[in-house]
Amino acid sequence: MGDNVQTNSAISVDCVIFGFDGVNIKVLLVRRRTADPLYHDRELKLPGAMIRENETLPEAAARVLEGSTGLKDIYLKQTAIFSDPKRVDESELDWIGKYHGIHTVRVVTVGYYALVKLDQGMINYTRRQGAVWMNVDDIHNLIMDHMDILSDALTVLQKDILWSPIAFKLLPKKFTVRQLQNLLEAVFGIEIDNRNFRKKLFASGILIETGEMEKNVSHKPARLYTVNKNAVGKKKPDVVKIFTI
Amino acid sequence: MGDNVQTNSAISVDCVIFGFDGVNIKVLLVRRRTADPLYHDRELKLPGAMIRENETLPEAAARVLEGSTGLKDIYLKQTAIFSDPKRVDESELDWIGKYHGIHTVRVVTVGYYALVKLDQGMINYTRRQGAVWMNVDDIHNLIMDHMDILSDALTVLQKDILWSPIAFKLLPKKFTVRQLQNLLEAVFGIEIDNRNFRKKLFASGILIETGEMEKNVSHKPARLYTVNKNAVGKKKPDVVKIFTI
DNA sequence: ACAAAAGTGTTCCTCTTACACCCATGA
DNA sequence: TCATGGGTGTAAGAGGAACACTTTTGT
Repeated sequence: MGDNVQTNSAISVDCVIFGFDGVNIKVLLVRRRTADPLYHDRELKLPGAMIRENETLPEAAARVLEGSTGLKDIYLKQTAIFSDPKRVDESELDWIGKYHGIHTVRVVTVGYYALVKLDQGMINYTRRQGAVWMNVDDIHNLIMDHMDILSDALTVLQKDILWSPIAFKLLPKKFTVRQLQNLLEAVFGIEIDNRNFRKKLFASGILIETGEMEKNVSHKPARLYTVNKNAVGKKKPDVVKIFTI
Repeated sequence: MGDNVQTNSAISVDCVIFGFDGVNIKVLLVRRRTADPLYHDRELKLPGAMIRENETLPEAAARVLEGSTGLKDIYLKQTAIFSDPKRVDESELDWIGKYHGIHTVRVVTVGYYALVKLDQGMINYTRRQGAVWMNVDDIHNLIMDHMDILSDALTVLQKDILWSPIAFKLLPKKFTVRQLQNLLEAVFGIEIDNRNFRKKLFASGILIETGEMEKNVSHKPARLYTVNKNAVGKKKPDVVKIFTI
């Protein structure tokens, strides 16, 4: 023992930032930046960063998130670690060496996912950063193993979303039942019976009527609701199902 | 960017190896070994190791598992990463420096859990290694943050065990319905109605009768079953519930 | 004979599912 | 007035929960 031990791993975090536009699940992607503008341009990736000294991984992920979206105190969940010694190939290490100024034979990355409210302010902010919100179904090519990190995050989101009240983090503060239904349909790629969904949803006590209605829609306006955080808190999170679909 | 980046993290894996003795869930613990026998003796920890160059994390975890139990090809699942820069304090780093011969300001560890069949051969093997199987409920003090790693692994096991057929990895090849029930009761700390449990279990088609019976028990001998791997494989794992309790 | 665990059915009730029409609004 | 999505109830079936006695073995 004591031999052969790896001590110069670099550790990074990569964030899968999910948003919901009312119909589709979107993911925030950035283009790889480089010191040499002729080198490796145009390639899409997940926002990420190397961890700093005296920084925990959640802190690093929060830093990435704030850099991409301007938001603090956002829900962030670790998904998995990607540790294949070959996950970053020679040319990638070369890029990392040039861009980050560090030399390492290996980069281990930790995946996180975040859920953000995709309002107009957010879209404007991220556009100014040069980042893009893409439909999750339309993303096919990302650098390195970022597709794996994305797929993994989506799988974890599917597991989580029925068991803790995180769905509401993707919706505006006041939302309609249909928005929530569309969200779950998008996450799982299924259709949900609207009448049965409403029945179970209202029975669960998780929604509070605001008394307000949608405005400027060319159909019967829907009621707006907020989350009843008490209803959720009293049941043990992650043990009791929040939604039944 | 490029500043302040941590490049000399050491990465380790720590394995929570679960076994089941028919009544209780057990975890394999080892004592901290040290170059200086007067220094830091007697302290219990999870089996773990630093990762080596050109080794993935799952490979490192498999190596730890083989070292502790002699087993290869065992189910291993990543739980979480523990990255607090302070998780390993000065005296711990000192010990790591002495024992592993490496110097680092930080050790990030990745938790894994494994499920093994706790037969007499296994107990003998681990005893020869100086390792101990403790009831999970009786474990209160482990070094560093190993209690956190253990708690986390148990939580993940609870989430997994109803949704994929991993429970059978803790049981002998041929087992009784009661053993399976005891296992689930132990994992969740609940009581299960035996008649209802049998009804659902047999309806699921997951068990195959071997035609054999228990022997040398001072009561009506129970039938022995094996797993019907086909019944499981056809449903999507992790999407369909394996057990309902 | 006795102790100890195996094995077995029924009833009640809750939850899930399938399904179709009228309503309120903006254009 | 038309197009669009909002909002509502019922009936049939499946699945979950509660519950007690007989059987088989070793001692």
